Amino acid sequence: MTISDIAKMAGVSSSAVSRYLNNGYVSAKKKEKIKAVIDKTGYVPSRQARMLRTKRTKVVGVIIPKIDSDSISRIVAGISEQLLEDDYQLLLTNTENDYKNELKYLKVFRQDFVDGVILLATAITNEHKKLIKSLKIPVVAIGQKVDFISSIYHDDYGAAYAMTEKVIEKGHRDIAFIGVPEWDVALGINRLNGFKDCLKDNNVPFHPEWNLTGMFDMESGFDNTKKLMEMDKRPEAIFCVTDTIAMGAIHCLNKLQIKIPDDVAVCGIGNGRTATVMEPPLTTVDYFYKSSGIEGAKMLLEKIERPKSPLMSTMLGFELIERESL
Amino acid sequence: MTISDIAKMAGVSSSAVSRYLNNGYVSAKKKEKIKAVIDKTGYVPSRQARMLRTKRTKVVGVIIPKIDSDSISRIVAGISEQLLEDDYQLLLTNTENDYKNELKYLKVFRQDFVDGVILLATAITNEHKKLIKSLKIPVVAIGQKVDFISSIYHDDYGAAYAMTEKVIEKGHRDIAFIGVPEWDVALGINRLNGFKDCLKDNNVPFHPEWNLTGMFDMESGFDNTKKLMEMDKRPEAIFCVTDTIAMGAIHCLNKLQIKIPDDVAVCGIGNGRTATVMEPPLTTVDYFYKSSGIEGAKMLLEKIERPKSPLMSTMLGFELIERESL
DNA sequence: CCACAATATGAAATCGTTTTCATATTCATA
DNA sequence: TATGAATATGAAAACGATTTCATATTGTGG
Repeated sequence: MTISDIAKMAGVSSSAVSRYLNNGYVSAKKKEKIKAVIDKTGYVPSRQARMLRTKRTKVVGVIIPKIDSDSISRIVAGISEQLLEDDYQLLLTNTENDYKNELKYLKVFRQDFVDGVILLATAITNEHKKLIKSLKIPVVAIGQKVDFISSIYHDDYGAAYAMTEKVIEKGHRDIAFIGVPEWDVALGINRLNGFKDCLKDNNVPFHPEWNLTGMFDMESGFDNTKKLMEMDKRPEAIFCVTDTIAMGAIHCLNKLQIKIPDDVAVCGIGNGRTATVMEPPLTTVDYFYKSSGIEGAKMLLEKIERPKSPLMSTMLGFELIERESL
Repeated sequence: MTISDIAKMAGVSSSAVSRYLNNGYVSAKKKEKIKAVIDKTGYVPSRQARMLRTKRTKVVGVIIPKIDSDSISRIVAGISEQLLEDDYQLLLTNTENDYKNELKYLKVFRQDFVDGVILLATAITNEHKKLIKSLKIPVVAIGQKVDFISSIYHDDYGAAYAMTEKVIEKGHRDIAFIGVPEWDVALGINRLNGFKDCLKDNNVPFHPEWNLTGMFDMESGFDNTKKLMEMDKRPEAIFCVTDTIAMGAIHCLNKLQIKIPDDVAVCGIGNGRTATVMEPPLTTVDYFYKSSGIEGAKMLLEKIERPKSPLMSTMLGFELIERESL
């Protein structure tokens, strides 16, 4: 079934059918005829032919480092929801945390296969920058503030600051920090700075020997907590830069029979779905991940529809969620 | 940059360039020339034009009920990994647990936009069947055994049976079951049957009043456990049909200060990532979700390459993981 | 009722590939 | 060295839509 088959059956030209499909000038009489034929045949225009001609695919590429992560899957859920609404489709590419794959997919997208790209990157290198600038399609970043493209990100500094304030408020002064490498600016630098600045503003000493760094997984939380607990002087509270790390930390403390929060308090950031069922439930901050996905998608779609629309960055707020681990 | 630009620059016909790109007959001399021009210009053939001509997109559609779920995101991770390897791309559609969206996406895919579909459905209705049969592209199901298409699924019956055996082995005879509705055949029927049959084979009574049903979330685990604990006679063990439910159950018992596993034992199925950090760590069965994603993708790709290849169903095994909740 | 804009129409060009077709050249084998 | 198969080549058709172009018809305000 092609457009000209339909045209023939309806006794009109294929231009007329095309115009019918795209709301162009068609007389009421013809509209009716065409509609009848299409209804009868169940004709659906070929997407590829349309793509070739219009240069638009109605597909958005999404590059993520890892699908099986709580925060990322929630962001993707948000993106997906918004795209569904606007009749776009979601092409997912998973870099498996491999930085090279990120560049690879950006290159794939350089070919005109998607109308825009959403990048959930942990680090934006110069290579990224060059590549992105070479794309003819809009790119939006989620989770990191990027200066040369529109982005939507979380108030990492503010959240860490607020959480630290809460820790201090609870009476703790010996506070350890389990973080991640600096190449992840949002988590590795901004959150750490929020923590440090808050300590300083409250005249609470910062202990470099309690400032540990690891990967993004539960093991890091477990291992680093163990390290902390083996030290001559133990901290009274552990600030974990993510919930995943905090979950590892809590598990470790439980195993060592150290009471939470009485002996050692723990907090995280991100409000992972399972944070509530930890023993004790984890005090953390909620980041509205799904919303950031929705907003990111909206931002991109706007950029696709109106390429001239200005670059912008939106920072999403957060909400401190007090449970029992602090 | 089009293929004929390249052809002109290399002093050959566009057919030659096309053949070069598709490993057709091209003399060594021309190959060299063409390669030089392509390298210099960075030419990449238009995907849409190629699609239009070849009727193949190198894209696989994946329909999932929900992205932010542990098991599903792991399956998707597996699919993604395999597709990456074979140079296919992944078009993700999220039905948000809405059955109508599932049908809607199948219809979208009926248009020739993807080369194949992987369906992670919880229930296959007659409507599904009809729609799937009307597709001209192969469909593979993951997670449920489906008789009219290739599928890859887990040994739900066997896993539940084995786990129940383990529960009995631990000396429990009063065993409750928190399940899900029957429209999910794998979880709602097969696992329940494995449980029941094992009880029968071991002469352990089945208590209908302890057989509760809820949704797939932690709340169901929490609420139903609470219900069980408020009964006149409490069970000694709770068999949760998923880890998510088990996590809710453990949380509830902890809150009620009921000792696990001494007062009440708990087990789940699925080996969710966070099962290990529960207090106590959850005894469960591992399902190799990622592998099922990989195998499912392989199955589909095979079907795409060789449409005549036979229908087949693969059942993946499981591994019982003993931790401390049982 | 004239002029000019808005609406309506189909033929043909176009998007950028792959594939078919017709033909030419090379290669191996009898 | 004759012959058929394998290799090589470019012109042109094909894929299935949208868009341009040229032209016809209708509507509207003065």
